[in-house]
Amino acid sequence: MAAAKRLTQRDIARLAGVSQATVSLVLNSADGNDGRIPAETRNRVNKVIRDTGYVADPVARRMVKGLNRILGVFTYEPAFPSAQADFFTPFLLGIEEAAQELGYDLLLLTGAGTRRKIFGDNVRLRLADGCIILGRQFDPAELERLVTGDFPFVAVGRRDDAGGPVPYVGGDYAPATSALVHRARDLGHHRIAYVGLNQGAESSEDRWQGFQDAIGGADLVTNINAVGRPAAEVLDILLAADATCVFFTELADAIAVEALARTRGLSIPGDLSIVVIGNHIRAEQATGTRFTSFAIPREAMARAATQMLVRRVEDDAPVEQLLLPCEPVEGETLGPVSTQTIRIK
Amino acid sequence: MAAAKRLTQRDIARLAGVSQATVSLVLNSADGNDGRIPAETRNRVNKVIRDTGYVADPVARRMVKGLNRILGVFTYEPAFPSAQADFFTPFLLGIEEAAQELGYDLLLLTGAGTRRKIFGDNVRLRLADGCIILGRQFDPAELERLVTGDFPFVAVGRRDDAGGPVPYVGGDYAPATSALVHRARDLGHHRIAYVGLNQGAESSEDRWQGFQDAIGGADLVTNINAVGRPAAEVLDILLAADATCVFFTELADAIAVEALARTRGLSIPGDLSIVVIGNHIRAEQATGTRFTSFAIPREAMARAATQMLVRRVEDDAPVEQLLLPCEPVEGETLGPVSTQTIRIK
DNA sequence: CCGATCCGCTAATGCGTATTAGCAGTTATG
DNA sequence: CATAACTGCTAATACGCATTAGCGGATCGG
Repeated sequence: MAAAKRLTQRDIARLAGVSQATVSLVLNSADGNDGRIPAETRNRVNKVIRDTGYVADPVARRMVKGLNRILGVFTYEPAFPSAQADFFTPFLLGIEEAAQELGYDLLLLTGAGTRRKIFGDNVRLRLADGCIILGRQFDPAELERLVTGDFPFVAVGRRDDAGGPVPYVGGDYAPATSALVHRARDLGHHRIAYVGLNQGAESSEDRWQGFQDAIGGADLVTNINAVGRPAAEVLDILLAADATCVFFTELADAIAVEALARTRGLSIPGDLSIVVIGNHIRAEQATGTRFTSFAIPREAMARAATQMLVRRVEDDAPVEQLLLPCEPVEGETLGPVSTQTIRIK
Repeated sequence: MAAAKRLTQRDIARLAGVSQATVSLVLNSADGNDGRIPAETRNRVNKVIRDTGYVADPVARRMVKGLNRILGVFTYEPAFPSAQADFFTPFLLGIEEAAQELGYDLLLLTGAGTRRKIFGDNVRLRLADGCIILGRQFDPAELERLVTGDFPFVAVGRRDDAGGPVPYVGGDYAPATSALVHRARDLGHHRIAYVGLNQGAESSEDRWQGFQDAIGGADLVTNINAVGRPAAEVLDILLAADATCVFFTELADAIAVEALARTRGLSIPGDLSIVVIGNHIRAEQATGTRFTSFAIPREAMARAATQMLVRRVEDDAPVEQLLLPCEPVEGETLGPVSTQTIRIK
């Protein structure tokens, strides 16, 4: 089993009694279109190929052709480790589906060690014809380099310009958030709180923007600009502010606060309405509570991004930017303001 | 943006006033080990490289080196689609972790259309240095071709010989199953049922083998050699056979039967003990019941398989076959035989 | 019967890199 | 002072394939 040397076209040629060029021609002229190679020879060569199980080395092929039918997938955070699994899985699902339909394979870039950078010493990325970039936070410098470079890529998630427009497919968070705010106001909520970052990642800014667009300034009673804070702290602040409805950007925060609120005897949404701005589908299943929210079409985003990337790779299509609508999720945590709510501070 | 021609070493060489070979030497001689290139020249070349942002084309690199630091991952079933996601995710997680540690990227083969075959017209697989094969069912012919071929691969899950020993990393289901049977017998169970396939895939056979090894022939009261049968049918058969304990190979079947049994007023494990032979970790979280079972170390299997594959790729290591132990999971569905059980048929 | 055309195939070349042999100039060695 | 050894670099080559130019023979047209 000592690494039997790989078969090459030269080997096939020798076995079939022809030249390497002929083998290549047989392989590449779609079944008699040229007519240059007569059926007899073609069959002889094909037989040898079948018998030996020869396949052309895609690397050498790529050397001369330029394309590989491989799409790179770069994630700033490791793709699978459990903490992130739920976040990335739907994206990968969509990418895989679309790639399969389009006849592409996927090159998953694992990132060298801890520091995940696209431009490292080993830019193995270039083996792919183009790449999809996933991740909440992008290194702006790298993004700019990508934008100004000639390597086709598409980001999943909206991105601000970085030395030029960034091709992306994102979720349209702002109007989806606005819709939820309107819904809350229609239900009588006038003391609304916001818990989550409102700057940094584009996705955070979009949510915040949509929130601001829809809410009257007087209605925002408190704004906890953080994620992952202890539920007790958050809940205390909300109660102190007399909020009747709270918007969370992070599902995890919402879950924690909701659980705590219930143990304290508050009813949801009777005493406090909760809205989550964007959901993880999986998480919904795990917890008992179905939060009022909007659905982020992760799979569709990934599919669209993949298709967009292929357009860029194959047709050198211009930069596109696409935001997919996020459908509202009814849920059971947003209700009308209770008029007889009595709170004991 | 009309595909600006890529920089090559020749371009760098011209800019730095040296030859292409010198550029390559600067890039590949680990920082002055050779001493052949003086610092002055080295710096000049490096400056040009930095200024231009040049990176070596990995394809050309691979042409000459032979290795790619890419591992293929072939799944007979599509890897991500939701039905399979829970099955494949832990494997992918482990593979990704190990690959990252070892400095390899992952090539996910999407398989052409519905028929997933390793040897198709387009065996882009060869781009990888080796590959990992996932899936419950293998095409024996393809497996044999892999075994007799020269392309390094490792299967996840034990495989019978196919024209030679198959390198694999599997879960050691037989002894783990035996242990559970012994545990059931120690608790007084002498009327045990088995629900699940006992042939076909190796994993099924191993479970069945372990079951048979540990059980006295007289104790197996019924054997439903099927999966996915309606819970009512299965439960009726179990009750008719007076089983006090039932082993399921499929968690889904166990869940269905357990739920039905409870609605019929049976207590688990009071009236009927349930054992699941091998668990999906995720599924455990989703359902309320924690089944007595053993843990399949999917992630560890995938890691080990990846490491084994790299050994084969880099050191041309001989075929190894490795079975990882499956730790028992206590759960709450296996209890002592109730002596006062009264059953009304 | 000779030039033109076509057929079936092959030699040669290039893709971008790594690597080896080796050249010219300099320094050390006997 | 001649030879050897070393230094700093370059020309040449190979990797496996796709592609082009073109060669020898056969067929055709006139």
